[in-house]
Amino acid sequence: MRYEKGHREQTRKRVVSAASARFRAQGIEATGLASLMADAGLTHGGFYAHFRSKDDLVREAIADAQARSRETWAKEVQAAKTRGEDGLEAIVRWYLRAAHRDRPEAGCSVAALAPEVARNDQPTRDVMARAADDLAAIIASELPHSVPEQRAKDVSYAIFALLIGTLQLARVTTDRAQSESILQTGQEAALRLARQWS
Amino acid sequence: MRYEKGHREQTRKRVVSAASARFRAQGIEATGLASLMADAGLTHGGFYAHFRSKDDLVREAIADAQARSRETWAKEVQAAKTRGEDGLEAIVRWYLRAAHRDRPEAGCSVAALAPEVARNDQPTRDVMARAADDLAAIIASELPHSVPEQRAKDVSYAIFALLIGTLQLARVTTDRAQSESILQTGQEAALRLARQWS
DNA sequence: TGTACATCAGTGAACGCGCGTTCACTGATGTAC
DNA sequence: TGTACATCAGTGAACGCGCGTTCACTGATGTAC
Repeated sequence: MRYEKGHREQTRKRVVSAASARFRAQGIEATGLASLMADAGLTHGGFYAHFRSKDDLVREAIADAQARSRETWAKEVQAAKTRGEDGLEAIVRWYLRAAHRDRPEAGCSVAALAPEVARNDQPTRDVMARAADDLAAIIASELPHSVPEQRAKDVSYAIFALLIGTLQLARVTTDRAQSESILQTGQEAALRLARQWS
Repeated sequence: MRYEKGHREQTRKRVVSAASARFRAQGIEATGLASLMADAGLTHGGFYAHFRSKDDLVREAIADAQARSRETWAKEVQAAKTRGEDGLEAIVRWYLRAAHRDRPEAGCSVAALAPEVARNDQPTRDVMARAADDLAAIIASELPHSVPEQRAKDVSYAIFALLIGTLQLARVTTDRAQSESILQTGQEAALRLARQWS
């Protein structure tokens, strides 16, 4: 082979990773394939050797961002429990912190892209719906065991909705102090919702 | 004059109105000026007789959608109180209903455009931040008077964040039953948040 | 061991298209004389 | 009352540009003989 084994797969991963960052940072529509491929150190022509269309990449990129989010959430929960702290509180504080607000390219793709993806076709929406379901499931698993399963699922969706809405409002506001305050109150509200509903 | 008095202003309003609907339905970046002007019954060339740039129109369109939202919210509160019902509950149920989920073009511009606007320049973000502040103020005014002013403002932002997050998740999900359930639980959560925090 | 050929990830020119923006022009009507 | 001119909202061709997608080609290396 002209390239070492696994080279192709490695390149593909690089493109997906670059795409998932750029989509979250600038939006899907606003990100051109040429600049995306340049991010991965390639020229735009090679794109179709890896993906069938931009839409195909969009789905992969959202799924990829989601996989990383899930890992991070799990790690945060794990770390909190090791310290003898509450898993849900760790998620909420981690999610609604200034660094997450300021670096959308490395953050939650649901918060960054939900309205744009909602306008997309069913397969793409399904990928994001699964991502949301996934993260909600982690929240649900951190609610007290006394909460019935279906109820926990519903509640976890409400908490997740609060998280993404809060992050978005914090990102829109140009007033720094107000933005901090939004994050702060969002954390409180999410935890209250979890505790009260349990 | 070649056109009756007020004709120009009327045309301008028609364009702003068409823009605010299209932006909410398809996103700002995805909406071209030519198709926008066609919506208003004009050709694209005339655009710059009314606006300095697309960005200029974007700000006007968001502000326009906001003004309508505020009116609608106020009307819903008014109607509820006439019926002897709770103003906040009326807002929450009105906001998180299926018709709002299904008609983004006539709905809340914050829920439809927050992430995209967050990537925009400061003046545009400020217009939307003011819109959010406006709607949060209506929520705050419907919280019990026992809540201190600053606290009411913070809480109202959390409730508004829950509303936009819930609407977005309900719009992403392709599973109809799940979408209804998300709206339902979102209503409950918003009301619990308001009651508990008061 | 040396040569001819096959492989295929990546290149870069080209496609038709729609974008935001500019601008010389139109044409209906009001005003001046 | 009739004619010449001014006004200006709206027209439509044109601009340079970047978009997603296609495709003939390159060139480094593995395989066959």
